[in-house]
Amino acid sequence: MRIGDLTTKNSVPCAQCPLRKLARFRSFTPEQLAFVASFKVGELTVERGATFVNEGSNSAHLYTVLDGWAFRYKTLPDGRRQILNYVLPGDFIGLQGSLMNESQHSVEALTPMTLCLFERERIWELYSKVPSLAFDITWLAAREEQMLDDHLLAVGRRTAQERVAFLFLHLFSRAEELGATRGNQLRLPLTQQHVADTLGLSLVHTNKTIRKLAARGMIRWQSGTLSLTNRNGAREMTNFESPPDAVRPFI
Amino acid sequence: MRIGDLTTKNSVPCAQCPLRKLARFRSFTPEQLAFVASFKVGELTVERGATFVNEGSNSAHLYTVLDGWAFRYKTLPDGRRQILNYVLPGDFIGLQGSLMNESQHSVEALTPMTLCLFERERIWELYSKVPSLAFDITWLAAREEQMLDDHLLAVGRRTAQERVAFLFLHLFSRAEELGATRGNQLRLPLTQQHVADTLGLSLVHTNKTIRKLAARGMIRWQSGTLSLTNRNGAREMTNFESPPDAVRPFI
DNA sequence: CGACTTGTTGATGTACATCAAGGTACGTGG
DNA sequence: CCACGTACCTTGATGTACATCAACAAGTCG
Repeated sequence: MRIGDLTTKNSVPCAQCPLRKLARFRSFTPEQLAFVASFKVGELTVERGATFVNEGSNSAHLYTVLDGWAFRYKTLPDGRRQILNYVLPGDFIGLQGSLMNESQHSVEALTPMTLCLFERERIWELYSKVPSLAFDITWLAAREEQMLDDHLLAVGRRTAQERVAFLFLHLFSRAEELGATRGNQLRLPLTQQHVADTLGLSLVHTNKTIRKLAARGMIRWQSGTLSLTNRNGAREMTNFESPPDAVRPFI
Repeated sequence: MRIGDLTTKNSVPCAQCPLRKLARFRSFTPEQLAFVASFKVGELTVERGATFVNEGSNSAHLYTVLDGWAFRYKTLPDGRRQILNYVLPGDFIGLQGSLMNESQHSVEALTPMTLCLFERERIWELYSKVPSLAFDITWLAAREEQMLDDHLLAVGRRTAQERVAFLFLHLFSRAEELGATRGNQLRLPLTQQHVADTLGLSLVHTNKTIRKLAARGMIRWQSGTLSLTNRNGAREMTNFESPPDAVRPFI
């Protein structure tokens, strides 16, 4: 359960970045590619369970997820934990820390991860030299804000069943964008405790809620695989809308 | 309860913007000032109670608040409402709508407001010509994200009393930055229904919770004025930290 | 003045948390 | 192979924080 060393060898060249090949991500101009390639310091591998960004720490780095899942969270002194959002391949980590000098949340890996590490000091250079990438960063920040808005609505005003259905639809549609689903199935590297801490519920009540959704034929979640057995039904009960499929930037 | 007409006369010239005079806001370079002044199309006045940004509408404009308070919110089809955040002078409105073409939330005025209106089409020009302003926009987006993180933690994991205390501390410290407080007092243009919809509570329970906090000597809230009669006590019970007083951009 | 909004309080109901116990699967070391 | 520990899931009993319902008081506005 640790954070690996910085790797520069074996590092994926940005020109061959596997994420770029996904339909959802827009392609780079030569100028953008050149900057990003020079911006990337190396790669970092993180073991499952490792917390690689710490609330209150100021040594904030700037990452992009090449592979693996993680979650952002905050805790209260007595241990209560709130998961804020999940971090999937193509997502940006550490913007807050880079702009405000100190991260107000932590990030923990749900699976083994590979991160692209960037020089935080050069972010200003990015803004002045490659405005199109600066624009992309803002786009990603606005998208994160939208997800938080939806999440807040769910936790504040939805019932337990609606919340769980909403979370599953949300994660499923994000994984789908990345080609990580098969039919109505998805490997979910979460425990019910994660779901509980995401939705503001207790562990036990989360369990009972999941069972109820399963009994209603909405979902099935066994041995790490989630099946949306009635995706439309779940959509209806939560008014879930997939995000508009705008072409999405990466970095 | 309506949205006023666009005004260009009587408009405050950006060089004399009253917000700039506040210690908290950084000052403009001549270049920044020139761009912002040309970026500003005019001013808009909005009456109290008017919803001037609509969830799902695509005619998203780009505003900055010159004066007045508002709140961002989302609703479910059956009427449940979640207030996402409050919008105070110096805040940016409509970034999501400008980048994503469609706003996923609504904004309603809590008081009469004056907004500076910008040309949304020229935001790209801003990014390419004045990167320092682009950086500021990202800063504001990251700050909004931080507030949402805190809010989510409160709604998901705090008790009712902690939530109310947290909200009051939050609003008080934001108003304080703007010089809108007097001692431990603040004019709050909210009803208890707003507090309830912010914190994921019912109206009645919100009322009882406020009474309990008042009975404990933490706060007083009478005829529109909030007094933090024991700010340190409230801080302790919520672990509230004022944001680091970084110099803050405006636009 | 009545109509309406906002705040307040008590009675009752329920969704959720907490507590307690046990079950299954999977690992480890002997 | 078994004994043991641990992580995760499941279920029932009980407790409580919160929602809902109802009624009324006080202030505001036409």
